Amino acid sequence: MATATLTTDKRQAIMEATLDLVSKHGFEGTSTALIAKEANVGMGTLYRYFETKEELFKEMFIHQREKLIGIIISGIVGGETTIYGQFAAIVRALTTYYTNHRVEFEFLQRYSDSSYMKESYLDESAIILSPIAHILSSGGEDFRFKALPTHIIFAMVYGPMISIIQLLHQEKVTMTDEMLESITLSLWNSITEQR
Amino acid sequence: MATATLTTDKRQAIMEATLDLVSKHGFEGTSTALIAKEANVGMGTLYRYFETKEELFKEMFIHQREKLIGIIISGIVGGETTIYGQFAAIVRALTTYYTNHRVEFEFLQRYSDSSYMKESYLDESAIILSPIAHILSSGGEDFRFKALPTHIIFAMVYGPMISIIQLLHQEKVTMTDEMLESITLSLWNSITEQR
DNA sequence: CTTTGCGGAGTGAACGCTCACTCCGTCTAA
DNA sequence: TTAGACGGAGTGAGCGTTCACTCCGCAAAG
Repeated sequence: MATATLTTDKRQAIMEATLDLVSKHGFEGTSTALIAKEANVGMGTLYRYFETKEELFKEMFIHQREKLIGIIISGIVGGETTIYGQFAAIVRALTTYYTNHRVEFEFLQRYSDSSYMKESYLDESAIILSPIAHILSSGGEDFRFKALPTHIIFAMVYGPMISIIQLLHQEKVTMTDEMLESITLSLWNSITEQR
Repeated sequence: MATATLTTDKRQAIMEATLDLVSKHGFEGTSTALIAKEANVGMGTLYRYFETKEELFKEMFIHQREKLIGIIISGIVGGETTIYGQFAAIVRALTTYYTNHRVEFEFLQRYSDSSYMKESYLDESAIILSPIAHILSSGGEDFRFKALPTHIIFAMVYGPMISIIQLLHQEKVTMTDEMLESITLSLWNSITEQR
């Protein structure tokens, strides 16, 4: 029997339960007792792995944000050779991932808009922007990026994506390949101009 | 001495305190005791005007959303004669208003992503969409709207605006007239195509 | 004009409850 | 045997909400 990572198992069980419950009941409705119960773990164990409830949420947030950044980077270093190809790959990957991982998406959104989010240690956009900034600096082929601050360029892609993923979760719309292609092109056109 | 609206004063003081405190400390960090204190009102008075804390938040939300819809409608029925003119007026009005009314903006955002938000009685987009849908249905001049669901069209304008207003609040960027014009045109181009 | 009675807005200490967090006994593996 | 992982009842603080009471302006009575 594999006992090597028993310690990690409990920790992971707690994190999985947290993700699930926060998505369902929000931060307010999720008590530590409930998390412990859902994770089949005692209260004491929870506080063995996480100093406070807030710390647990913070670690979850950082973990989820790293996944997000990983997806963006995968899109960049994937097979695509053109900048637009990489851009489309990122849009597609994020849409697919967060459509199928609603709890992860909702956790990120909830945390970002909650009072837990301290501006000091979490310069969200700066961290996510670093791979993006790399793209923006690379010389284009037959286009150039609009003369707008990097933050704005990012917001003009990330903003609509968040809204659209929320629509998908609410089942207000269903996404087809053609729609996604059309949206991707629209977003691309909104941040670039033809040379 | 004007004593006509004394009753409303207390109610308004409570709502103003709520807006302020929720923006500062979030829903979780805002206790009814704190609200009452900030509004210079007894605990009992709060419960004379609002059935529960949740009800107070809900009324605040509905009130703020009505303001939002009012701004959109003002943009439509304002002096602008072209569809693009109306579109630009709405974008400008919303940006200006929420840049200068951070607490209102943050309250709306927080509430929308919180567990207070019941999908049942608050079909947010449906209500906000009604004035927008009117624009979309009107025949264009030298353009037509992209063949995408109304919800998506809306999300592609509203999404980036939210993100950009957040950037302005965080003082990551400062908005100039030229930037706003450029952004407005970009958003317009992302939802329309030339005929 | 003055006194008395009354309705209801306003109050805040008190209540019951839930919460995050602690502490110590138990169990397990070496 | 023993160290430390683990469980969960216990704890006190803080929460939303209540309710018995005060206070004030006005109207009717004298």
